[in-house]
Amino acid sequence: MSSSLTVLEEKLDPRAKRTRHLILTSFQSLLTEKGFDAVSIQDIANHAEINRVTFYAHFSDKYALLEYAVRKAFISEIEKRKLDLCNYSPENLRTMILTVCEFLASIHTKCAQPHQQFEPLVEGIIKKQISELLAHWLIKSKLPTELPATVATWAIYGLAFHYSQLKIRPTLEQFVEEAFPLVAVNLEQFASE
Amino acid sequence: MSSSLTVLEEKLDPRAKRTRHLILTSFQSLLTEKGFDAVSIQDIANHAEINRVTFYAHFSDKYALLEYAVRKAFISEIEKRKLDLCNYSPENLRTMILTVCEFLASIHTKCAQPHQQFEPLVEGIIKKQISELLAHWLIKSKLPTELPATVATWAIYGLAFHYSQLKIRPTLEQFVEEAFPLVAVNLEQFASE
DNA sequence: AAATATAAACAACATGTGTAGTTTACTAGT
DNA sequence: ACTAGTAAACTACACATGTTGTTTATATTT
Repeated sequence: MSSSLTVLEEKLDPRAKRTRHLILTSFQSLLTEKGFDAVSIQDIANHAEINRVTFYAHFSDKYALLEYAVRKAFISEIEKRKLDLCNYSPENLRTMILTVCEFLASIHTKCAQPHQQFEPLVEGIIKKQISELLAHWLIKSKLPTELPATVATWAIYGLAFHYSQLKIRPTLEQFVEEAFPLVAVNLEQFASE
Repeated sequence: MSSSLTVLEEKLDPRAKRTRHLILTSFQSLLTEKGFDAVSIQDIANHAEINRVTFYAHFSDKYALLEYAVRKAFISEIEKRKLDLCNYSPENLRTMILTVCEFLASIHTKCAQPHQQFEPLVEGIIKKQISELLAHWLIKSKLPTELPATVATWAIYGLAFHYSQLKIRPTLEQFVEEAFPLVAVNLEQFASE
């Protein structure tokens, strides 16, 4: 968890950096405007003012671009709160739940038309990050962590997703207050280590 | 939950029934052989010995077919164990966890190459069924059920998915013994109603 | 500044998906 | 048995995706 920069960003020629940035910002703009499903590679290329084929020098497909964009954004949120530099505690768990809720609510707002294949992909990306973070938090534990961490990962994501889909939302703080015990219950043993 | 037959299957002309059946069995066969991503609509049509365009009279796309196939199979498993005809109890919860584990393990075995876009779709389909079943089980409860049911849905699916991905698997019974308390802990209050 | 390396543009092409209209074959009703 | 309705085959087409090879433009090295 020490370095969030990917291979994608190391020692890049300035042209490639520029192009990648154009692709990313165009994608984000079109996502907001049209929704994931309606955005084509040609749309992205037009908006970024690059040749369509150039897209494939950077990303294998639209899904790879989504993964990159979402991961980058989420890791940024994790790092902003220093969640990657701490251990398990109820307070850190609460912050993580809150972060995921905020993130998903923001995605829900920003994406014009949630589509069948968009949300599951976002889920996969975020759950992987949550899972790695929990594994990191619990690394020193002498107790078996695998199943509790698995359940916690899915529960956190499930709750946050539920929150993001609510038509009438309670305040985030209120929601997290109710959600927290449902997750924390399976992680209690790790708080007293 | 009383009727699992969909609109798709009511008052169908025999030709359409035949064609649908051909599509479904061809799909299942190709899924096993090539994996979801590698199967094209033309492949399915060839295997089923129908015209490719005819496919679209029945399913909007490959994903719609997957949803139909997986839902049908899963509902069949639920009905086999009469899980749709009971209420919440720890024993029924245990059976549900076991059923989902078995189902996902079988999918994992049957599908030649799990692909990025396949598993998330399966997940969406199965979670929806779990969620509806839990809602049905807890319908008479006077306590708030929404968040505990949400967490339980995701936890059940998460555990079953985890089990299906294990390279070295414990026995299913053993796994369910360990998994059960992690799910049941949030549903205890409903068992004593 | 010139030479070399590399990213991006360009052109051409193959493949799969999805739509629309017409004709043929099968089913249901009389 | 005949008629009307409907499912499937057929044809043609548009569109998006992804690959390949060549040329042009930009960045780095000498």
